[in-house]
Amino acid sequence: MATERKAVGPCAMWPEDSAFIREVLDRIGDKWTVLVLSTLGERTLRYSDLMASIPGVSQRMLTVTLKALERDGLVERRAYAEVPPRVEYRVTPLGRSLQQAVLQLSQWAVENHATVAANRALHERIGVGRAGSRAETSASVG
Amino acid sequence: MATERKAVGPCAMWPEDSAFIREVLDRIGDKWTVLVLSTLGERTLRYSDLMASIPGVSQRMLTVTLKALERDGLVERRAYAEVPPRVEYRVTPLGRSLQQAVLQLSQWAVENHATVAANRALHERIGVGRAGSRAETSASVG
DNA sequence: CAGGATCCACATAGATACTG
DNA sequence: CAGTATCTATGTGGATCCTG
Repeated sequence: MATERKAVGPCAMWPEDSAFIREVLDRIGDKWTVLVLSTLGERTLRYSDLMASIPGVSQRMLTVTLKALERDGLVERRAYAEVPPRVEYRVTPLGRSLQQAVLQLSQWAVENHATVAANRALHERIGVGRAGSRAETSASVG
Repeated sequence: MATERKAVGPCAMWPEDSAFIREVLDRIGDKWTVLVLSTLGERTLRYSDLMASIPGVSQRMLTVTLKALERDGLVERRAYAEVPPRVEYRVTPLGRSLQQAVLQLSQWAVENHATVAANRALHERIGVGRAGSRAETSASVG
């Protein structure tokens, strides 16, 4: 391992934790989980509040997302036996730690989305495969 | 952060950057992007190396993922006009910054996957809806 | 008010076969 | 070797209707 970096092992960043990160991405990679988490923030909101605060979400998707979050202990659901019913949701400490982790990604997004967009535009203009003399490489900004 | 805030606005963590984070999650939330990124690490690998290093990936999925990564300037593709053909891939500086951001999530995954699994098991054992006296709340470890 | 149930549409992924 | 093309399967999300 000392000389050159070949070896073609499974990973360079993590040894075998790839499965864990896949699980997390499967959980938060869906359309609404992060949005619900961020909308909740540190507040306590009702189901109808979330519906109103998250544009485009359907009842089904909000319910599904909340149940998944609750199941994993990321969000706490508190139902009051009143009439009309009242159900409040808030992010648990565990969920808040996830919010923090996601925040890194969010910061990357804010900082680099313009660059990504520029690269995408470049590739559309150039076309993906222009041959050069011997080795062909696509241009990119960044 | 000083007093209290309700207001039920769009977000508590980010004001209107939710769209950016959604875009990033759409990009890396798929099945192979992060795996390719992590497999590449800081190395330069050929297509066949990646195929061999990423268990379960199909040619199509690897190609699709690599083209998307290249398009966004996260991975650089270098093709040599030789016979037999040789194509090498490496993560760009921009891509490496994304790797760093993803690493936060990876660390969260490693640290908390057991807790999440425990919560999940709890909910299966308890069942999701046991009513208490007045307010019903699900148990969770965290 | 806060969901549960059902049906449907679409995007994504996988298998397979073929090619420059 | 390094892809492309095509087809199919499955999961994910959305709309709608119904209920405690």
